[in-house]
Amino acid sequence: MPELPEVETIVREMRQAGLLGLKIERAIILWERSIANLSSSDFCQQIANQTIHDISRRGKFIVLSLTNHTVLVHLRMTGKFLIDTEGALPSSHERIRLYLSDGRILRYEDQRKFGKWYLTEDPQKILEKIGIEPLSINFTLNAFKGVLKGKKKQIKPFLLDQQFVAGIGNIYVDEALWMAKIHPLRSVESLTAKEVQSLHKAIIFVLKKGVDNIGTSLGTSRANYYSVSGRRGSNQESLNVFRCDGLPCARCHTIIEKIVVGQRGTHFCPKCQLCRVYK
DNA sequence: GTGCCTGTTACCTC
DNA sequence: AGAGGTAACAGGCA
Repeated sequence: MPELPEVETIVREMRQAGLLGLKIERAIILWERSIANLSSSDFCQQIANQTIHDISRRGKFIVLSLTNHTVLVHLRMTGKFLIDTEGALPSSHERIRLYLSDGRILRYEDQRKFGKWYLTEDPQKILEKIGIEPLSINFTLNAFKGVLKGKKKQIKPFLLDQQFVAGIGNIYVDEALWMAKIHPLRSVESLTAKEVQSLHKAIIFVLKKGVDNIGTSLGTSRANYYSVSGRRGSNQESLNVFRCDGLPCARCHTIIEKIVVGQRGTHFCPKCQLCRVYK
């Protein structure tokens, strides 16, 4: 679930909730391995009494800038944040809880336990490996061409690789490839200049639409909710291919197919995204 | 109950 | 460099 639009929504909601300027009075850890780079006792000791000076996003990382340190949170599959009142009992999948100076708590839940927190004085060491931000002004067509240059991977696994373009996950990659009419198995080097241009535009379009729609909330179980305020996004209502296999393509009415690419479920229109030459 | 699927990524081998 | 497998987990679903 949490790809760029969902993480962006979470960051915005945390700011709107008034977390900036609050002090983290103490932390409790309910699942040790949610902390990637420190022991729980070191984490709790170092985070205590630090003020939250900024909340931002880099790729799929949530960045909490504190007095001396930075917290980087990667939600992976099922991580989520909720704000509650002090005294609320730990919920079943709660892994980390921060007690804030205004009496509220920031609770971090993660059903599948894949999410990771990093508390560090040198966030660049982790963030510098991440590729270009697709919704920044730096993501020009020329910049995208530069990132693609010399690459021979299949386009879908390429776009999912965070070191090239940041923040794209399985949902938005399928949507962008559908919009640009590019088959997911095509190699990067096989793309024509026109296709690269369409893809560049499509990436920006689908991610912006995702942000505007407050993200994509699939399914109905609690594992799917993500928003800090408990709100669901609505982008799932305007997906064109992701989990649309068996349904007619919105453009040409051909039945959408599902295949596996790089071990990921992949949805595409066999007519719009037709290709005979992959390489 | 059984087996397969899932929004992510790190790490391994070929 | 690229491709493919596995692993970390829990739960939904047929």
